[in-house]
Amino acid sequence: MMGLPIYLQIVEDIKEKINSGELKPGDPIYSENTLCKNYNTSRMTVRKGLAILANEGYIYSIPGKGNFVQEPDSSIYTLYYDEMNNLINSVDKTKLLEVNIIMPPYKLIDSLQITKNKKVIMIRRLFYTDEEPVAYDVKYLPYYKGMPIVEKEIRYATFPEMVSKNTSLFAIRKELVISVQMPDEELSKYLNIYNAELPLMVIEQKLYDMDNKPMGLGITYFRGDYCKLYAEASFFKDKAVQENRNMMRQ
Amino acid sequence: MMGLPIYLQIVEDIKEKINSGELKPGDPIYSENTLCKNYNTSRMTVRKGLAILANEGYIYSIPGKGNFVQEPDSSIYTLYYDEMNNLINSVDKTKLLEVNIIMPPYKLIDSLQITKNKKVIMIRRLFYTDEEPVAYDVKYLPYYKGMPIVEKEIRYATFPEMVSKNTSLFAIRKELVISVQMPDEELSKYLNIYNAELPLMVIEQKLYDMDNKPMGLGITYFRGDYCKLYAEASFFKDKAVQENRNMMRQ
DNA sequence: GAGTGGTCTAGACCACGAT
DNA sequence: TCGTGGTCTAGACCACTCT
Repeated sequence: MMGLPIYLQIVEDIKEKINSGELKPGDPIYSENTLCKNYNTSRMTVRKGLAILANEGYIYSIPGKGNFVQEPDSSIYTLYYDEMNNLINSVDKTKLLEVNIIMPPYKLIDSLQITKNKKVIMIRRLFYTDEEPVAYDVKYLPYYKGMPIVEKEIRYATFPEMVSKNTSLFAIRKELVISVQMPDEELSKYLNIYNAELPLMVIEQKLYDMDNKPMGLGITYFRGDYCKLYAEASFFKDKAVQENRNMMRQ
Repeated sequence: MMGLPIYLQIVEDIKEKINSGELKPGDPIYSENTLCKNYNTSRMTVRKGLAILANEGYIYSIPGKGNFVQEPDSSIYTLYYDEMNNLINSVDKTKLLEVNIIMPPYKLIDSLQITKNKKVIMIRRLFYTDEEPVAYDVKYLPYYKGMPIVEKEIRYATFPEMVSKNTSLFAIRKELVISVQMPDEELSKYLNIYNAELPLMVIEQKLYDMDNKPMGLGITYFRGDYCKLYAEASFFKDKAVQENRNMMRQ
């Protein structure tokens, strides 16, 4: 464990104290000047370590007072979601049911924040795995010049990809709402559901631009037996140390 | 916009270039020395800005080569999940159905990585909202000394809280698997489901300690009409700038 | 006034990549 | 060899909190 840069030693030592419970949420950390003396190093180096701890959610600082152990937020997870791939399934084929420019129905005017005369692109697709339909997918995008209405551009595109023809992916905010419902007649038909006992995982996706104006609404209805989502949370990934180890291994 | 520290000006300027599409994934950033000259500042200040950009996923650096615009990972979201609260519902009462120390059934031996003689605490609860049952919840924890088997400690505790009696919350890794299913007879009874058309949102929660040893398995079966999950993703939260504005406002 | 964190400087040495 | 990023120093000034 020697050979670690000083700032990472500080990170590790303080993490160890927090993980072991020696330091509890709300407790003060040694002051920066004290840490300088303890590690016989300069303040910038100490601060680099503390910045990492703050960034990973371990500590926070109050100017004029000190650094303190953060209360961990146990309700935040990292969710991995890709329309075409989930824990138990990968879409290997899609079928374009419809691409149309429509006048927005009442519901859309509201959720896309547009006027009733603004044209909207509607895209309806079916996703397949091994020739089985696994999801039904509808997307609505306010129509702007240069929008993709070319079939081959749309066919295999995920929602962010469709929108990013015009906008940098960095400039998009995305929202997901995950719910459960039973298929109606139409969905049952599309998804080959003859058995009334098969529920759907419904994922609503909304994209916004940097000014928080809606750029698109998508709803994907997955057959329940083809959709499992995965999320995780952990404080002790030790990204910095991990990377350092990787670098030193080479 | 003046009054921003130099390192945040650098962050903002480069973000603007990336968000607008002027800089695309893979493109090199000005070298650190060039930025020093451009902003008439020292290298540590430039590097502080670049560190923020790297941390927020905008750029990455290759030692000896330079800093480059990162390809954004569009399949990562932040999910907010708390057993007792979701988008459309808050649990206001719980009922303890059973707390027992059991010998693990076959399935648990595997997923908790224990021997068949290791005792396991089983906790079964019902969650209520407005006197209506909204979720059925089972948890399994390998039994160690000091484990909570006192009713009042368990009653309103979320899963991480149960485990954190012994361990710092920081030292826990959590995994969620979200799926959909129909209720069986037992679940229908517990959740007052007389209508066969009501599916369940099933959330499996697994906790691990720092050595990746399982510390607990929990499964929560939500009535579909009482559970919606929310997740979001955005690059341009501008946490640092936001905080700076807040500080300057005061 | 003493201590704290926030910002910043003007250097330094290193390992690495390109040439 | 020269430019790059990674680490680090020994100071500085500021605004803030505490007493």
